[in-house]
Amino acid sequence: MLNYSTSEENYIKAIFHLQKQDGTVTTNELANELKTKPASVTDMMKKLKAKKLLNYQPYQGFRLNNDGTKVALGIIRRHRLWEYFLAEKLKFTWDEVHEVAEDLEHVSNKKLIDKLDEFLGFPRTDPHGDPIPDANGKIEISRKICITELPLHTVAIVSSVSDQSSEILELLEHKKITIGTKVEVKKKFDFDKSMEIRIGRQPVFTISDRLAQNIFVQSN
Amino acid sequence: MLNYSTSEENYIKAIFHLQKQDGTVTTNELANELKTKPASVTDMMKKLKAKKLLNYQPYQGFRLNNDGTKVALGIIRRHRLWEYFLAEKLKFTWDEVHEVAEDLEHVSNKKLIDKLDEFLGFPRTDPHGDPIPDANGKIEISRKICITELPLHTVAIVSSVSDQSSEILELLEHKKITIGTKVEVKKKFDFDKSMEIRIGRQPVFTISDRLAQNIFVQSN
DNA sequence: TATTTAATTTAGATTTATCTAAACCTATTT
DNA sequence: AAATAGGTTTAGATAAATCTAAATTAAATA
Repeated sequence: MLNYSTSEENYIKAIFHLQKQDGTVTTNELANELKTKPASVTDMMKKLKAKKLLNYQPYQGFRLNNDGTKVALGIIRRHRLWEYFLAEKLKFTWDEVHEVAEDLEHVSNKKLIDKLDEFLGFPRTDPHGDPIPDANGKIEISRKICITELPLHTVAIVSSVSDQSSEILELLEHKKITIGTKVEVKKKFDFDKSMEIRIGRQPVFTISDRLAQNIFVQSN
Repeated sequence: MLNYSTSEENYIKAIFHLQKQDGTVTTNELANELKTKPASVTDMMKKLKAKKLLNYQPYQGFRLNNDGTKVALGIIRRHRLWEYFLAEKLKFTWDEVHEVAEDLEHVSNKKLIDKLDEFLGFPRTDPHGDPIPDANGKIEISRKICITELPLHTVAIVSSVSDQSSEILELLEHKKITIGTKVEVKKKFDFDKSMEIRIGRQPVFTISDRLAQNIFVQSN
């Protein structure tokens, strides 16, 4: 497996996250995501195309090919394993792990990562509930849906939270909404889109639409 | 604390290791150590001087000042903590840790390193027996001497090994010479400078001068 | 279909870290 | 003191990653 620069890796990872399913990614989307300028994106797309990691025709957007996807999954594997390590072993809080993992993920020594994986007991998800690709790049396709889409009276498992600010963390901790706990929607109010939910064995309580938008569950 | 590029950090670390005690470091020494060219060294020295990390007058060699030394100790702290982590937790062998730590050491998040230190139980030396600076940059001055300098019949502790090749590792493992074990020199032969030593509770045996040159002990 | 707008690409410049080759110092030797 | 040999620095180039500003293209609108 070849090595890629930190910058190339950041582009590859961002494309992976943006392209989702069938769509292609545009120059502006990517520039926005990476806080850089469209011209810089075009330059890098030429480079990654030359390295045969993506499909790209000028003005037509781009999309990782098989090789590019493999590289992306390697980066994501490293990122999520480090996140797990930071939260589980070093006792970082949930909202702190992402930033540190952004740096650690670029240390790309296969043996290091595979041994880390083993040391951690081959965790299947990171602290935000996102699946960790295995050593071969296989990743579980998560059946995650937003809790706003969960039908009434259907039990599901809280699996991740999209926002990663410390503000949301504070609120989730206070309400004891943690990844892995069971949840059921008891009632939805059309007026403000708030909902009443039951988490674990707690009594039913209300959450705002704003919060609900950020909670994802595994319906199985 | 400011941040420095990977390249700057490598120069700072190399100067720290080369300058030892009173001496200054020369352009060629550093170029050789870093496998780069003298011209590149001069460029970087100007840069580090501008950043007030070292004393440097053209043609007169250079030496880290107080601030530069602090930066160097921070890098060495990170390096050695990661080495300890790799050996102790991920079960890397002795000769493998250095290379991986060379990459990890450049992730400079103070909280990460301090939490790693705590997780590891505040180890005082890395797997090669070299002391780990604490969070304030304090480092134990080790009374390490080469085993060739140890007087006869004086018990000391094997504290480090300078060569880090897998060849020496193989030999040391075979002879059961590990860091932390007691050692005593029983006899020295002038002819080939070989010596008879006792390690731990093993019977006395002979080691070559070549090997002895690489074994360091703490005489206390 | 021609025009306009917005997105995208190109051209040319900048910064960092590196290099080679030439110029320049320092110190030793004659 | 002059010559010379080595080490060191300068000058000028290159590659990677970025930027601004200008040119270009695609798509939407009139």
